[in-house]
Amino acid sequence: MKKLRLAYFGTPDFAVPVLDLLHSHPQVEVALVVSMPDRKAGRGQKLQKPPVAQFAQDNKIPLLQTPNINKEPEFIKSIKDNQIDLVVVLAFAQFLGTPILGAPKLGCFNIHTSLLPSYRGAAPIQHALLNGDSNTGVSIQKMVKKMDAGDIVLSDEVSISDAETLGQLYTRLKYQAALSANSFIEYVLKDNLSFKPQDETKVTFAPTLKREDGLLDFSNMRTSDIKNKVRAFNPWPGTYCFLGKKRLKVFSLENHPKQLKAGETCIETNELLVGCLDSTLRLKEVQLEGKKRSPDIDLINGYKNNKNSITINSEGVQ
RNA sequence: CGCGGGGUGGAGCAGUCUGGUAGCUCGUCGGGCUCAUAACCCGAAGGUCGUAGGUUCGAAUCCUACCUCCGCAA
Repeated sequence: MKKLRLAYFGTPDFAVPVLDLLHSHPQVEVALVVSMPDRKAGRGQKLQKPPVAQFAQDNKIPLLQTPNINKEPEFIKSIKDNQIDLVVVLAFAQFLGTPILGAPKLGCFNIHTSLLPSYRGAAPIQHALLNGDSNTGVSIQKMVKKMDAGDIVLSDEVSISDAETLGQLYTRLKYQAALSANSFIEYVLKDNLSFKPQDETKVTFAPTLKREDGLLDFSNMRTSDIKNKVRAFNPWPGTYCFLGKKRLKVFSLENHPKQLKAGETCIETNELLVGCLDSTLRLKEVQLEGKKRSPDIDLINGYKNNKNSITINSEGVQ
């Protein structure tokens, strides 16, 4: 039986398990991998290769790294010439134009981490958590020019637990994506794909989150919103407020019965409490700029007799 | 060579500018008080002040190099 020839477009670690599965699938040949260019990253600005590109290199799969796939006409032509059956896209971070969408025989398919038509866009997992949803999923859609708007060929649901953080859900979906991709390949091999149009009346969007979006404004937010934000931003990009002028990252919270005004800070029995719009939260695990991540009691201990100077705010002022 | 902040008893910090053998909060251990306690009181143990070298009569403190942790930025 002839192998399915496909090209894989992806960039971060999230996209590696699916590539791994496809690469080791007996009836699939990953003929090409496309990824973003190496870029300077991390403290010290060292050049780093995207995980997907690294995988391709390690497994000797032909690799193209480009900042804009649409400006690679020769590559698009080679997809046709090399008789690529389909293109699979996951977390590629680039928009695909019409020429490339029509290049492979069966089309381009995108693995998206939400139950489409909900949360089209770059940050579906984060937004599901931000909204306190109890479930999400993995969808595979046949790509069209409009972002994440193609017909759905597969949709697997995943539940979200109450306290689950982005990091935990991200990891679960990373492997669910590989399972879903496996099902998808079975359908393709049996020529048994069904295409279900998206209900345009139910579309919602999940725009990219910026680092500044992680700001916790206790004076103007409800405890449930704060808690959802903290788990949606943990571990990246992280939520923060300020202790005086210094940035204070917040990793976990819990409700506290004490009554405080919105935005008011209080140290009580070695707990760091902050009032929100509707009730009070304890900042259970925090990290002060330049310091290690620690429980609130450790932060308080460091201020010894000067506990009154611990004032949380959202603007970086004294 | 992207910018910046740290490394001091088990934990978190002060002391560094203006060198003179180390202090605070918490924890641990012992004792006391209490019906009782995560509360309170008394006492104790525990530190080559990240590493190496230099300056000095004398370095946690000044100088140099290195290791290491972290915030910003991408």
